[in-house]
Parts: sequence; C-alpha cells; structure tokens
Amino acid sequence: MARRSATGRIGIADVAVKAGVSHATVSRVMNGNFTVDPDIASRVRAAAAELKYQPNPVGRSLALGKTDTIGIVVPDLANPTFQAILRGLSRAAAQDGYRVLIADSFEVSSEETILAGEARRRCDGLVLCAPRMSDAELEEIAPSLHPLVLINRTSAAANVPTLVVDYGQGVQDLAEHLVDLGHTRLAFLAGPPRSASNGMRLQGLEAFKAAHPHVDVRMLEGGSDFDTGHEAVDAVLESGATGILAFNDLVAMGLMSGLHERGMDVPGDISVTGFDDIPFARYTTPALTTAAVPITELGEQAWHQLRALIRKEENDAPGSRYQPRLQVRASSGPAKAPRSTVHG
Amino acid sequence: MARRSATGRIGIADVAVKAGVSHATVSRVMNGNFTVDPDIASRVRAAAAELKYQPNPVGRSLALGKTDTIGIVVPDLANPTFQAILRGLSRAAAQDGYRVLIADSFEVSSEETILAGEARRRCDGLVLCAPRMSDAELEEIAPSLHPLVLINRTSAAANVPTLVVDYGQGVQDLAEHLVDLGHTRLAFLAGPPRSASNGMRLQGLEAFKAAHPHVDVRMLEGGSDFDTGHEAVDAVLESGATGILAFNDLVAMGLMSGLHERGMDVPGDISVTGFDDIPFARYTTPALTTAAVPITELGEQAWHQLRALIRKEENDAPGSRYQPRLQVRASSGPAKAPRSTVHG
DNA sequence: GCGACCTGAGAAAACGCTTTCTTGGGCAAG
DNA sequence: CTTGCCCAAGAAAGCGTTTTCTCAGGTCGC
Repeated sequence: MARRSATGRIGIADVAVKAGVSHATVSRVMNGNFTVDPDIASRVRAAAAELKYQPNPVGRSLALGKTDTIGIVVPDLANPTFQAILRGLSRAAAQDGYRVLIADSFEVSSEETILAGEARRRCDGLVLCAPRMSDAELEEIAPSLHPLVLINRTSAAANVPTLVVDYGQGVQDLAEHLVDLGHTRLAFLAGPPRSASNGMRLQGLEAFKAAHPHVDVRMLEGGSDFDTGHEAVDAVLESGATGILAFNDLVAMGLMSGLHERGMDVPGDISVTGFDDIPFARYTTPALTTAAVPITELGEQAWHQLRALIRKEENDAPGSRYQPRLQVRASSGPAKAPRSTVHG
Repeated sequence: MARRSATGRIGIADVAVKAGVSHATVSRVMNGNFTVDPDIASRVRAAAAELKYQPNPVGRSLALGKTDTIGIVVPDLANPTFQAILRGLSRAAAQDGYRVLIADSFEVSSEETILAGEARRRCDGLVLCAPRMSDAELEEIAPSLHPLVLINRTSAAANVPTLVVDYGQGVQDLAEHLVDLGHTRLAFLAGPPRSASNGMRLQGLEAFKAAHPHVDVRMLEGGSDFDTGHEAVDAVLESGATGILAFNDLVAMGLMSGLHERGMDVPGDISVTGFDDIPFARYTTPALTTAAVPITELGEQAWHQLRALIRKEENDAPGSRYQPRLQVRASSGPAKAPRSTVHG
C-alpha cells in the first residue's frame, strides 16, 4: 500500500503523503527541528510510526557528507592483539553513535594500501594498523586518508595522531628481568622481518646490549603466531640460551608447548617471556611472564583521537606512547648452571 | 585547482571537465561500459588517474541500491567464538568484495534489536548472533531484516537460513565420554540462563539423563566467561561431581585454574570438559577435552548463505546443522573412587 | 542521393535524504 | 486600512553516482 515502487522500502515520501505534508517537513520532524507546528509534528510522527519508517542511512550520508562509521584496517583478525584493539575501538565508538567497518588485510601488505583507501572512502575516518607497510608508502597515502589514526607506526604527515606501544622499552624490561634472575645467555625470537613493532624491539635490544656487554643476546628468526613459536623450539635449544624473549605471547605459548614436548621444564631449564599480556597469558602453564600492554585501552584512545579529528577539534596531545608494564609470572625463574651449547 | 568546492574531494564532475566529456561518459568508462569510444575512454582514464579520482561509494550505493557491505551483530566481541565467526565471515565476504560492519551488543539483549535494525539498513544483509533475544522478538523483527542469516537460533520466518551447532548432541557426547571413563557423578556448569545455546545443552542433558538413569547429573549456575568458571569452583567441589561439563572452553579454563589453586588435580581428582575448541584449548594445562565446533567455517557458511539471499539465488539448503566433534585431550581421565560430598 | 537504422555521447532523471530558498498567510504597527 | 515583517511549510536544489532518455551524426541499403 504505502510501499514505494523502486526499492520496496518505506521512504520519506510515503510518510509525507500519509501525513499530508511535504518531504521537507517530515525531514524536519525526524531531525528534531522545532520550527514545525506541534500538531503537524505529531501527525508526522504518527504516520512515521504507523509505517514503521526508518530513514535510509545511505541517502542521509550522501546529504550530510558523513557516514557515522569509521574503518579499521588490521593485518590479522586472528591475532588477539588486533581483536583487542578492535574491541576497544568498537566499544568507544559505539558510545558516540559510530559503527566500525573492518578490513582484514590477511598480512598481505600490498593489500593494506588498497583496503585502507577503500575503507576510508566509506567512512568518516580510519584507524590503520599496518605493521608491514613500508614507510614510503605510508607517507604517500597518509594525507589522502585524513581523519587517520596510526597504531604502532609513526608518520611525518601532518595531523596524524599516533598511538605507539614502547616495545623497545618493554623488551628491555623483560631482558633486564631475565638478567636479574641470573640469565646471561638470552635469545630473541623475532617477529615478522618487516614488522614495525619488531623493529622497535630490535632497537630496544640494541640499547640493552650496549648497556649489558656481558650478556649474550642471540637473534632467532620467527614470526608472530603460535606455530612460529612451536617450530622454533629446535633453534632455541641450539642457541644455548636460558632466557628466551619471544616476539609476543602467542609465540611464547607455542614455544612453551614445544619445549614441554621436548621434556624441557619451564622455567626450570629455560625461562620464557612473551609480550602483550593477552587474556590467555595468565592461564598458560606455567603462567606467562610478559610485558602487559593496555591494548583495549589503546583501541579506545584511537577512537578519541579520531573523534577529535572528525570534529576538527584542537588536539593538544596528538597521539601517545604506551609503556608496557612488566608482568612477572611463573614462566621465568632463576637461571640454572649454563647448559652446553649443542652447536658451536 | 580541480578540487570541488563542497566536499573538497575529487568528484566525477572534475574528471568530466578535465577530460572534456560529460559525467555520464566518465561513469560509463569507470564501470567498463564498452559503448564508449576507445580514444575518449583512454582520455577519461588518463584524467581520472591524474586527478587520482576514486568514486564516492556513498553516491554509488545510493544509485545502485547496494552497499557491498554486510553487518554482523554479536553479543560480545571479547568471546573467542564470535571472534572466530567474525573472522570466517569477514574473510569469505572479502573474497566476494564485501566488507563487514560490526555491531557489538555487549550482552544487552534490548540493544540487539535496535542494533540489528540499524546495521541492516546500512548494509545489504545481516548475520545475527543474538542468543539472548526472546523468540517472540526475533520473529517480530526477522522479516524486516530480510537478507538475514541466523546463528544458533532458529526462526519460523520464511527465507531465513539458520546455522546451528548441535550443542545438545555435543554435550551428550561429552557426557558419554565421561561416563565411559567411569564417572557417575557429573555436573553441568551452565551458561547464561537465557542463552539459546544453553537451552540446547540442557535439552541434550535431559536426553542423556533419560538414557542414563543411573548417572547423577547436577546443574550448577554459571555464565559464559573465564571468571564464571573461576568463581564456580566452590559450587563444583560441593557438588561432589567428578566429571564437570563446563558451558564452554572459557568457563572450563577458569574452572581448571580455580581447581588448580585449590590443589585439585585435573584429571586426577576431577575431569573437566569444555565446549567449542577455541584455539587456546589445545594449550591449557592439561589440554582441554572439548567438543570441537568448526566455528570459523560457520562464519564462512554464513556468508555463503547470505550471498545466496542477496543474489536472490535458489537455495536448496537454507541453513545447516553442525555436529561438534568430540576432542579428547588430557583434562578428562578415569574416575577415581567417589569423593564424599561436602554437603548433603 | 535520400531515408531508415544504428551508434555513441550528452542531458536529465533517479536514488533518499537535508537544507536553502521561496512564498503565502497572519499579525502588528503606522 | 494598508504596509511591512516574520514565521511556518512547501518547492527545489543539492549530495555523487548510475542509467535511461534523447538527439546528432554517420552508415548502410535501396
């Protein structure tokens, strides 16, 4: 009856007809414009309610030039870190009436640029987690993404708030912790080679090595997931290290699992530390010593920064730096007498 | 120079001017319409490239009546189950060029209805995970959500594919497993009272009790997260049960953690089973016996069902039922001699 | 050589909304 | 009683696309 022909959905025109007013008046009523006669307003509201009219957000977005939606690009939705960022972002944005559109690049850095652009065009702003993207490319696209917040990347582009976790400091804290426990042979189970946060960890380790020339710190190739850690068990054992700094909690858990299969005791034989303090880190056996990152809060902050940009507010603190907090649990313990290295 | 005044972004009009053609021709070229002269086409493409023109998706959506976006409503983004569904959905949809808009209801069932409606209007279809919503309300809103796929809920509404996990069968399999190990006193650590999937588990347990009148099955109140399991430790010990069926893996992990703190041995003193087989279930200590649900695949299937609806394809199999697979690990073991009940 | 057909590109309408512009009517002041 | 103002509501112009409609020019056939 009142169905529109084209889309089949109820439109503003149907309400206007039913209430005997113009489209404009319906729009005014729906948007709480008070320059409309109360009688007419209630007539419109009645008509809208009866037809169960709901404004079409697409038409609205086109007219208003905003979508009330923000985008987030993540490299891997299976990674608890990005899940947590997404959660914090989504919750904070929802409180201001914004929704979140997700774009998962599945670790393909070439996709990140395209996805970011596409997502940005559909949204009012973008949160970008693109650890593998080259600096050059980032600088290239950053301006076109403008209401943009970066996570764990810095950019020279103007007006791009940056939320970074101080991985360098975190890994130093963990290394110090192991040294305090008497470990003198450490190994860093690295993350993906081109990862920005891995770079920060490496820088931190350089600083650490400079400050502790007597400590042997080996670098081992790795990755960012559980399997990586599990597969690295041989390399770890060969290294002869007694204190292992895993790239993150996932890798640490994989490594502990592998070590357990080899009959090694953690922390009796080897101490293992993670990074991030994902929810499950408390519940591994042994519970994982790690550097806690307030990651959900980071997602929340990302929204606040983005909101300021969208609202064109002055932002006195464009971005912030998060200091990981050393979280000592049972996976790290006193070094025992140095084991002999299997090779070399 | 070529910037449009209103939004500041490059529009189709700018390209048209630069290429010396009409808006319509630019549109034709951008959409690969071959009725346009090759020379003109390349001139348009050159102009578009030079201006870095990218069509505005909002305008496009309005004209086309589609957004290339689907929505998903989840009760809790912190729950690994929904994270996995989201992941599977997002990946599958991305392969067909669709994006995913997320709406987290934060377990507030009254929000679910509103969120679902809003999300649906912005998208071409919706995946709804609303375990707490009443059946009545679901039936009420289902038609208006139409390209709609339900997860772990059934609906009488026409054309609503339903993807359900057979929690009833899964919990029976787990109970059988415990009985086979010699347990005669079981306890079910229930999920949220109004949860649909909890209801399915309860039905399964009724069937189990009917088939095994000699087995004592206690019902304990619970919830769906880690803390719930952790807090339930007293109730579990009081129940005197030696085989515990936790609502899900999270609850089971919390319970095991609590039991460990109490000095109880799993599975020596008490066997614990979970449900879902979340990624971390393999890595708890002891590794968790659970009922594995191919949850990421379920998200993927949700997309396929939704896609069929969006494309108005005939769908011979509207929905499917997933059978959990018993995954025996170390958290379940032979019953030891019955413990005495603390109370009663 | 002229008319019918066809092709290719511009003009304009449509998508569903918001908002500016316009207009008519009521009221107050001169 | 007339003139000017103000206010409320309708008309219309966007927002940025796609797509239909229209028309001009060229080609082919007779």
